[in-house]
Amino acid sequence: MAAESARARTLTHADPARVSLQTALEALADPVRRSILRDLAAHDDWTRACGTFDLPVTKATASHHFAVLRSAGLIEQRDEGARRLNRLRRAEFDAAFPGLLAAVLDHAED
Amino acid sequence: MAAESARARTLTHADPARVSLQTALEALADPVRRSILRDLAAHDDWTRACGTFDLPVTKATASHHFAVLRSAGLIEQRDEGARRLNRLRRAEFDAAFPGLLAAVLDHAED
DNA sequence: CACACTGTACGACGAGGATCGAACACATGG
DNA sequence: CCATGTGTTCGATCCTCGTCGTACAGTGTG
Repeated sequence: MAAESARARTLTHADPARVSLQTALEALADPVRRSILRDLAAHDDWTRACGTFDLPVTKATASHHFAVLRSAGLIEQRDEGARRLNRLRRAEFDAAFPGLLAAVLDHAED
Repeated sequence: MAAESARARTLTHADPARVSLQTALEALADPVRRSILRDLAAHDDWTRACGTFDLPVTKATASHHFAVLRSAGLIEQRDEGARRLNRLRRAEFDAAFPGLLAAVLDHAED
């Protein structure tokens, strides 16, 4: 009987393979979201909770950005107690959009 | 003496090397603009005038999109009589954003 | 010159999205 | 149980951007 927590029900992940290029590019075209992705790329999977990112926005806005990244198939999230841990879906996203993530994350500026 | 035509004065090209990743991604995150780029990629340089593209927008809007692509260092334009010819700046843009253009243009859908 | 054609400039409009504050849900530790 | 910490949701606001119609500027042709 499942017993998914009410919390987890808000966690809808998009399959990167079914994400449109439009959605992917829109998700990547925001500096706050790119900073989240860079941060994730620089750390091990499941080691960064949403609140541990140093972002120039309130937590409400940050929550919005995490949702957008989830909908674009760029990140995966998992609840660990009161915290929500994150993982960059590098391999899956690369399979759907070869070279795109590397082109964005490997860029020096921005 | 120069004698640049008044027409050509409206042609300000951005150097791809000085374009920010933000600007590049914003330019790429529009379906009409991507369709222009795909069209250019499929034809020889300087063979396509602005009016020869089959776009789902009016010419005023199309003109705006060409200006955005120019500002992002993605295309180069040259006046040929009454027409304005276009060229995809593939090499220069690739040097500034390695892999980005390929990732976008080589994608099947969109 | 008059006319057609190509493309830009300008002003206006509407939709979408980034942002915030406040309220809420859940987990955890005293 | 109460307080604290984490994160989401909701409504409101603001502002950018895509879009259009119209007017305009050059070019070329009859």
